[in-house]
Amino acid sequence: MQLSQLYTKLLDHFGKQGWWPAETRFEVIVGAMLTQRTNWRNAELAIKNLKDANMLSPSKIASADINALEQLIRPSGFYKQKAHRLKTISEYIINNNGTNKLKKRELSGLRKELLAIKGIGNETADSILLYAFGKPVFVIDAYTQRIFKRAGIVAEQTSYSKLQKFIEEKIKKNIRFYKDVNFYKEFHALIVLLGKIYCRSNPLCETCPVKCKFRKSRKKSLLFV
DNA sequence: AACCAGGAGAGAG
DNA sequence: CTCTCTCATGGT
Repeated sequence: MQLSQLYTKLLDHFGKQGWWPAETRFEVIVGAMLTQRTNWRNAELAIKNLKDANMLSPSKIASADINALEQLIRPSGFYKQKAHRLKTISEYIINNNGTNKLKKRELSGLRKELLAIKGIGNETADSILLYAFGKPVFVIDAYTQRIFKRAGIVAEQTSYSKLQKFIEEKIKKNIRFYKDVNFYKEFHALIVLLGKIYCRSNPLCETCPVKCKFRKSRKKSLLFV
């Protein structure tokens, strides 16, 4: 299956997602951090607590009492590390004169700086770049790896950066609107949606709208294929 | 490279 | 109610 076919199929089936309805860039960044190794529902609970406590700004978090911050974000799990990481990121944003200034920065330099922050790995960095700063990057996650492999877009799973490079090259060659950030946003959102609904168990896999070549697989669990 | 860092929710009993 | 399973990334 071609990359563009997959996108078309997903878009036809699910429609536009309009992902990450956050009120501010900072909220997107906080969400990206808090959803690490936790489902979005729990991350949302933590964000709501921060909002209700009027704490959802870099300066508030940077100056917050660490124990209070921990309690607010507790629903997202790993709250001690995450509280510390939120402070680190908030300080980084403050030192760089805010998220609007950061948005103006060039992609690869900004990406390197984000990755240098403890608590930001590839996926979180790219989620922030795409959804908070509107940079055209293709976010890779576990669903992406799995779906692309099953759809035959890639042969085997590789490292994050190799797969990303491969996909981004393909996009530039084959997708007409590759400069449109919304394409990257929508594609990733659609992949996650598909993964959540259809790629978790065998019965569901068989009813998947993307009729990939592993559709009729008889394995007990396809979760880690 | 294998392992560890919680908490929430759902399902079984 | 308690036990067990699922969810899902980054640092070491």
